[in-house]
Amino acid sequence: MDFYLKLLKCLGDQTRIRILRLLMESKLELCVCEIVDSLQIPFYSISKHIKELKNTGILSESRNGTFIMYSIAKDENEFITKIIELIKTIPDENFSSDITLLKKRLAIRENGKCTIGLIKK
Amino acid sequence: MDFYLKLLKCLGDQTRIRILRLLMESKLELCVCEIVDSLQIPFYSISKHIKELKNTGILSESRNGTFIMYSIAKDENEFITKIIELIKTIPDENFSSDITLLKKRLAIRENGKCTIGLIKK
DNA sequence: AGTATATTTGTCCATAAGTGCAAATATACT
DNA sequence: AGTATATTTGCACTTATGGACAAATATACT
Repeated sequence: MDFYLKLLKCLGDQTRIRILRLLMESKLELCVCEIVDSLQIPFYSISKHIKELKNTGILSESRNGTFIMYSIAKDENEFITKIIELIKTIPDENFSSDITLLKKRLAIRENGKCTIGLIKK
Repeated sequence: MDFYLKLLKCLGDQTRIRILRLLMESKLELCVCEIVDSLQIPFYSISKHIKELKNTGILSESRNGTFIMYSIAKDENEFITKIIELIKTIPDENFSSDITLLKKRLAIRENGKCTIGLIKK
């Protein structure tokens, strides 16, 4: 039950849902600073939430220099697949600001890669 | 986002998952004492968890004398439907004891109705 | 080696959430 | 009205969780 419960507990936080949904919508690997700028939440907070998500197996990680890129794990099991489906049914309007900021942020990429950290303020 | 988040938070507790799964498996309305005897968890604790579940709209309630019967709400919306699907994918083995005790407890019903309170101890 | 940047982690604090017990409520029955 | 039973609720206690800040780590570059 541990695996299932840890995952379900992870879903009970708005920031983590926003992170998951952002990764789902973008369909790209995103680095922490891109997520921070999209969600407008402190980097250390994003980092900790990502850590928890990662611990459940729902996220994949890869490194690009100092940038660590996260995405939804592709080798999902059935439970994780259904969680993704579940999160998809939350209406877009709850994430429209996040998506807008993500698009702005992604426009800064060079050759499809993140090359700059936080642009906030 | 409130509706979705409240529901997701509700899923992050083992007792609540067990209650939901028990109601899903039984396909019957169950009274609190039947749930208590199946899960072997104090009645006041079950009652409080049911209250939270009820607050999200995932449970229906009806009264039969002093017994209050709970079931999964049938007029589910898409989100709730997907939650049910999600919980179904958790392997049976995690709930086998609950189901066994429920069957024993349901055998005591008379004319399909609960007529006795807690039989524990 | 030293600096810069992206990210993680440790600690402290406030608040949320679950548990246990006792008391309160609601209904039925005599 | 008084009793019995099923369920809820209020309160005190403990533990889990998220937020803020500082410090630590990891990588790249010169």
